[in-house]
Amino acid sequence: MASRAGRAPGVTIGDVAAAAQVSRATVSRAFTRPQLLSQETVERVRTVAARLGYVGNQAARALSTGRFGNIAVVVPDIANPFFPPLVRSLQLAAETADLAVFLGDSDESAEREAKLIARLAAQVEGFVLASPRLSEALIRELAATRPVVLVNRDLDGIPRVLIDSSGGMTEAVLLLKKLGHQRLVYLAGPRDSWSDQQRRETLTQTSAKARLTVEIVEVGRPTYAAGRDSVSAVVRSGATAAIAFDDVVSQGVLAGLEVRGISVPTDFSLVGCDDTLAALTTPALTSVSAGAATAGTAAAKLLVNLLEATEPHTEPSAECVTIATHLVTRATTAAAPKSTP
Amino acid sequence: MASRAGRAPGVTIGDVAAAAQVSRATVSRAFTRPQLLSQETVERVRTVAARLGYVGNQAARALSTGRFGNIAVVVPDIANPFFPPLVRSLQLAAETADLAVFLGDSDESAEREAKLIARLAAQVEGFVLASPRLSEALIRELAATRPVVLVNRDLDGIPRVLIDSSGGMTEAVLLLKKLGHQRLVYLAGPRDSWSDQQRRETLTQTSAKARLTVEIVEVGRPTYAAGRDSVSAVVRSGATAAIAFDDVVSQGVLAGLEVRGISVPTDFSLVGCDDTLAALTTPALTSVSAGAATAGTAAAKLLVNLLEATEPHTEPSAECVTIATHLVTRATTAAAPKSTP
DNA sequence: AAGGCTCATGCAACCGGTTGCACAGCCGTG
DNA sequence: CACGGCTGTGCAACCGGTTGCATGAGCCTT
Repeated sequence: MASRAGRAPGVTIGDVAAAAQVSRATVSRAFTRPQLLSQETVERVRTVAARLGYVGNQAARALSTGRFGNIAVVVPDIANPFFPPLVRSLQLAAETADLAVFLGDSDESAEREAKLIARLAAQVEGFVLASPRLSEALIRELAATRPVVLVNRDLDGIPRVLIDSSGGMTEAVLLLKKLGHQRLVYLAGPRDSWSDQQRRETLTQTSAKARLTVEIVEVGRPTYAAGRDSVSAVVRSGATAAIAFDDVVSQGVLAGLEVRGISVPTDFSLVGCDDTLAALTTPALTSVSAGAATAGTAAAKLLVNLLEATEPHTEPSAECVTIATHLVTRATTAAAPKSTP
Repeated sequence: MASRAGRAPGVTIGDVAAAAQVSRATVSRAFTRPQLLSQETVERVRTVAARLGYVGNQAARALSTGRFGNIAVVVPDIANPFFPPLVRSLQLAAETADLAVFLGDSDESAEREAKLIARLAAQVEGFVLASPRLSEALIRELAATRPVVLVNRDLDGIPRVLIDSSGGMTEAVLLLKKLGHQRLVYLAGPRDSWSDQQRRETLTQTSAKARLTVEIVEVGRPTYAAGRDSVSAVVRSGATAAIAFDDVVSQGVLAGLEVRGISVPTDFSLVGCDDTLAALTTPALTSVSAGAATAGTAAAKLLVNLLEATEPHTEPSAECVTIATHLVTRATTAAAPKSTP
């Protein structure tokens, strides 16, 4: 039972070669280019390899091929319910392409994001940056080096998946208008967030067209607590309805309103975004759908295509996948209260 | 501007060596063992390296040292709100130890879990398996190969972090008893889950002691839909209170109860587990706290220690960190309704 | 029967770091 | 002045795969 020096768990290609009585090259080819070998040899080698429990050393492979078989997905906050479904579907899709997935959580910080990327760059073939907080320049720099797919960030020339909230957002404004609301509040998310910028813009433009006034309250980091704390500003604004950056903020707002005895939707209407928790609240939250899972799958596909196309024809293909949204009306929106004198 | 063949983005150790007029070995040592070199050389090499933008090739390094600087965390379902905080804190802790984190989502399948692990094993130094669905034998086999830390799985001899629900669970039973409930239902989660087994057991034992009857309703995969669909069984049981495997199931149950016009907590009391969404529901859910984030940090620390100790003294140190829980009483628990004849 | 072709396989170099060992230069000591 | 020790650096092998090229066997063709 005495074994080789050390206790390296690794069966190497050399071990397999010896056992199968072929050269190391043949073992390698049995896995990477079986067409080059005789049917019989391939089978024999594979059988022996399986018996010995051979698993190729990824590092060695990466060293000679330059390919790692890894990708990275970077998110600002995995604890934000928007991201888990995205990451999940991404990972499952990557799995079918035999890619392993690094996860980076930047904690909403551009700086940490940059560090993470630098750390991972050395061992991934491509990145999926979800809602990156990074500067455009840095993203472009990275994209010049290796395949990058963005989610919810709109940079021309870089493949991206955009969840276009404008559709659902517009519906929301129109609904509120129809319900008689005249003054809205937008509870804005992180400034670095493309989604926030898009929502902000759509909202102000649509409101202007609909002749509604909209005040913007900065919430900053989109958390439950931040949403709850923003309620005082909401109340001060005199608005009768609010649209929040996302559902997490909405939850906080719901809680804050309840504390103040403001009942939803009788006294106040609220619309969320992303539809991540929407059905789970009470009252059930009216929200703009998002389809994060779809985005994850799309991003993975985009990246896989990019990786595969990296050799054949050097066409960068800056594809842009857009995912449409719509308003899901539930129980937090109702007619505006009679105006108080 | 003509450059080297290909367009390898990589500045290699050779490039730095040439530019600094030293050997490759010296460059290597300037980073890994600066004590061996003269102060001056170290500085010169580092300066040159920085100027060239040298970043060590992780694969090559891994190949010669056998260290990858990567760990993997495997979860059954990242979309389950219990896991994101755990993964998040784990990743942040790993970052400080300069470890990159692979994420694997096994989709609640032991088989997929095994595949993921096999795929990742080749490039990680250690694993954190959160709520693994894998068989004990396979886990032990893996643990024999490399450092493994378990979360919510209790295997003797393997370092693990356990969120001990029994404390909170017992409190829950006692509270319900005090409120006059006599028949309980436990909405059980995945059978492969240690957490479920622990909760199941604690619950039956404590209930027996408290002279309460408890019926078990299998929910299977802990999802909102599954929780909602289990309500018919709950109603059929004739119980006046339920304890659910986790908060997600509880949410579903709340929804299902509402549909049937059963009001909580007047007609029925409900207790969740993990306290992941607890404050966010209406009525706010009474739940057993969990501290997933704490568990994530603890697991990371355990693994880091293990990795560092792997050489010095070969003491396996099968440490077991237990995180206590308690009941957080909110608004879904109240006195049992008058018994109907 | 000889030349040419194809197919299957081996040889050896290479990817980019790390590290044991050798060696050169310098110092201090006896 | 000779010698041992210490310090700083280079040489070259090695980690475990991959791959261009060479080789040899077998078969077909003319």
